[in-house]
Amino acid sequence: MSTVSRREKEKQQRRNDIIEAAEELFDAKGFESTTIEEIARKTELSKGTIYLYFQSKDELLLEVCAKGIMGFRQDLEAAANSKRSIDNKIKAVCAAYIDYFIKVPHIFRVLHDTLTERLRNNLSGETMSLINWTIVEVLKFSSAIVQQGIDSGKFRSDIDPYSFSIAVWQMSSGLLDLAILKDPGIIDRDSLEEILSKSIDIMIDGLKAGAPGESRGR
Amino acid sequence: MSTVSRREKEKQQRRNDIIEAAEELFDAKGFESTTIEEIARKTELSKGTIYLYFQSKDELLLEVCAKGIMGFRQDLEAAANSKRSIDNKIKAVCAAYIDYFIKVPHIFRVLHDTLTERLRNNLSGETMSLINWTIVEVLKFSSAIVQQGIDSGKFRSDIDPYSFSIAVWQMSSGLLDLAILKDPGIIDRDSLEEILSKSIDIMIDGLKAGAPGESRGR
Amino acid sequence: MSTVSRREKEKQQRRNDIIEAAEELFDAKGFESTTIEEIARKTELSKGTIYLYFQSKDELLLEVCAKGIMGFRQDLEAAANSKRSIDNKIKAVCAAYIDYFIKVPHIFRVLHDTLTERLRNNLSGETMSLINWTIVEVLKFSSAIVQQGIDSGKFRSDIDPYSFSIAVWQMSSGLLDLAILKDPGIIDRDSLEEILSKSIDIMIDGLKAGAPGESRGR
Amino acid sequence: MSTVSRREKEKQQRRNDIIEAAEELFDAKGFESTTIEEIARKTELSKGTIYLYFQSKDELLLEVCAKGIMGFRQDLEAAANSKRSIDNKIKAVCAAYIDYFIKVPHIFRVLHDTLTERLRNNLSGETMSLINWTIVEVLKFSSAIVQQGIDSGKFRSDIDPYSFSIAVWQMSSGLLDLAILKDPGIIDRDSLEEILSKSIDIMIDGLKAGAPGESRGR
DNA sequence: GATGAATGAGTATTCATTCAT
DNA sequence: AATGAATGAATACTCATTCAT
Repeated sequence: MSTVSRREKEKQQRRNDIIEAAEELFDAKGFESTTIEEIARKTELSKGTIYLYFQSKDELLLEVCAKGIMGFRQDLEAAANSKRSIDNKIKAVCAAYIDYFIKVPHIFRVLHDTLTERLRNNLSGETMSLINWTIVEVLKFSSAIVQQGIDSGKFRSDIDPYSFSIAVWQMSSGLLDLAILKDPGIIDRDSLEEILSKSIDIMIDGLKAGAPGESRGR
Repeated sequence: MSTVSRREKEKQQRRNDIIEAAEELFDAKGFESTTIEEIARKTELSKGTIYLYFQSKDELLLEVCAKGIMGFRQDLEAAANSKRSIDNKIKAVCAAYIDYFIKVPHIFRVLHDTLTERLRNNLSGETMSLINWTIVEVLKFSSAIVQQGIDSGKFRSDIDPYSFSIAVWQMSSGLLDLAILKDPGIIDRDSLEEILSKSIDIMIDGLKAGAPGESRGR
Repeated sequence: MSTVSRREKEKQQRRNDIIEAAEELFDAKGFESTTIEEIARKTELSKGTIYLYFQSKDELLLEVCAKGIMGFRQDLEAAANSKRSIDNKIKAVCAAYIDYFIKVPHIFRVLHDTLTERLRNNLSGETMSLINWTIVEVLKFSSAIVQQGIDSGKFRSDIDPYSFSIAVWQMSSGLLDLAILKDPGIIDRDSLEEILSKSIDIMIDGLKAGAPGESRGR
Repeated sequence: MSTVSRREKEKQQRRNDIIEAAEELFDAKGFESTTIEEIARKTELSKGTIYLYFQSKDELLLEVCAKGIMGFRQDLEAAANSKRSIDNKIKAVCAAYIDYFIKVPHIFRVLHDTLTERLRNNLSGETMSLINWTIVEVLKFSSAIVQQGIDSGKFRSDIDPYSFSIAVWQMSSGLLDLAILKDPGIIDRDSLEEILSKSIDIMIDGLKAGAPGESRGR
């Protein structure tokens, strides 16, 4: 049994190695421009072996995306569940999002590419479902927080929390996108956090403006 | 002369046909996955003829991008120069951006793809320069408007107008991106404008919060 | 009639222009690598017009070769007919050959290429016949001179004049070939004439060695 | 190990098959007019497989040339090193040259083509370097022999051995060239050796004429 | 006669995928 | 399980030739 399980582990390990190699290459060169040959070389396996673990190049992309999304949700929940003021919760969620992907820009870019319609054609609906489902989960999370703010009277009530979450998400993603360009011509990685945090501040202030419970002069 | 000018016109027409076909295909399938053969078939021309009008597939992409950018800047300037309150100017600029690209989602996506790093590698700097230059121009425009707001005391002064513009731009682009997915799973095209306009409202309110000229109790 | 003849002349002129352009391009880039487009550009005519004067690219090569051979025969006969010693006649013929082609290396190379089997496949038998016929004529010429030398007892009689002529011809061509390489790595154009003349001397001396009428010690 | 070595051998075999097929086709149709498709068909492999063994069509030509040159040098050295009179050494070297290439006319023609300027443009310097280097080596060899003749007083001293070698080389090549035309219009393969040997005789006699050690009245 | 736009067969090269060992 | 040799369909691009104007 020990033998079997070692084998099993090795297999898992190899699977992971391949996914990681693919991750980096898809990011660096794009999905289309990455060849199986390159993935094989990077993992020091043969081309044939790749096909022992994955049925096709497309399936590899699916796995890369899936893996990228998994870990991310945990960070997000942790940030949202920490006991803080609502303001801070929102900021924490954004920060978690940014922090996660700034560490693995590859994954961010691959996911972003995948979400983009162009790739959708090449992919099984399975991948898309997984990605979409996760996105929606995250948005529900954020919406709930905003709703709390509204319920408590801290935030104005004339907004749709879900829509607001989408807007913040897109702003964050967009800024992240710019920051992780290899040759950042527009904003650099360092100013990203500042711009983002400032922007979130502004949006939160905007949320408070006109709130029923807004305390004068504050 | 009539003959010459007719020919010239037909040539221009053909050129445009090719660009339009490329536009749609690049959008639908991505640049890499689009073949010259497909462009030829779509225009009912032969492969060779495409090369009579464009030197390479890359040049074709350049033209698609260039064309996409041209008209857009005019709309933007018009929106910014219209006499309105600062709030409305900002909203008008965003609306112009959205309105333009919602009409030509292909172009938006191609431009977005092109800006994306992966493609940057494959492209002559020319394309990138044109796109970058336009982006920076637009951002300067928007920054100037925000600066006016700060100078007049309407907006808080602890923000960087350029950074703020970037944030708004990314938010808008992101929302646009979602809205023009062929199979929009997250937001639909109709609610886009509402979400965006609401979000801009919130941001503007946020900008005003804490502004020196803010009348207490507002 | 004047009009007709002018037209006729212009036509001839154009024909010649095309041949000359082709000549230079076939030489510079080889037959295969030269495009009709390039010939058209060089003559400032359109591609279609080239086909008004020549049925195909192959026919153009035929004409280039034919023209190259024409003028050459005259020089050769003149050299052979001049009244000189037999030694000098042989030298004069070689010199005429070299002088002619050193002036028009293009033609030499095109002819050489054409004689070479590889191109023969592409050509109508007509071209080959013309070229072969001229070569044989020239060789007969030279042979006759050598024969005179044998008959007069100046040259040894154990040789075949025709074969000898071929050998001298090939030696000359080979040296010429080396000398007109654009980037001559083996011999330069200046030393060509010296090497050749020295070699001819040696061969003539060899011809005399053992000749019946050889005067001792001379 | 047996398996590995068999595989290795098969690979070498395949490599050789491809080179041989290329050799014959390059000879029959010229480099430019030969397609990879044809080489594949002739070897009963697929186009893709050709590229498994050679990076490009150019590299294939390089190998064809390289292979052609290798064996040849050995024959040449053997001929030159055999103990014989100087006259016979010179004859032996020429004969070795002729004998080698008469067996592999393909290679001779491919090498000749490659040396030809037109091709020089398309090729990596590597091929040219190898060919040039070998040519120069061979010429040095021959020159040394002639020099021995001069030093020993058998040959006249007013000649440059290197130049003389070039002349003999070109004569030999030229004759060879004619002899191996598929449809030899000028000399046939059988008479080649006679013509060449006679010509060399004449040249050697010419070399002796006027030599210091020439016994009068000989 | 002259043009040049249009054609489409042809070329080198790449790469996902298969399969015998 | 792992390999890597073989495949062949696909792709960007070229060019001799035709033909409507």
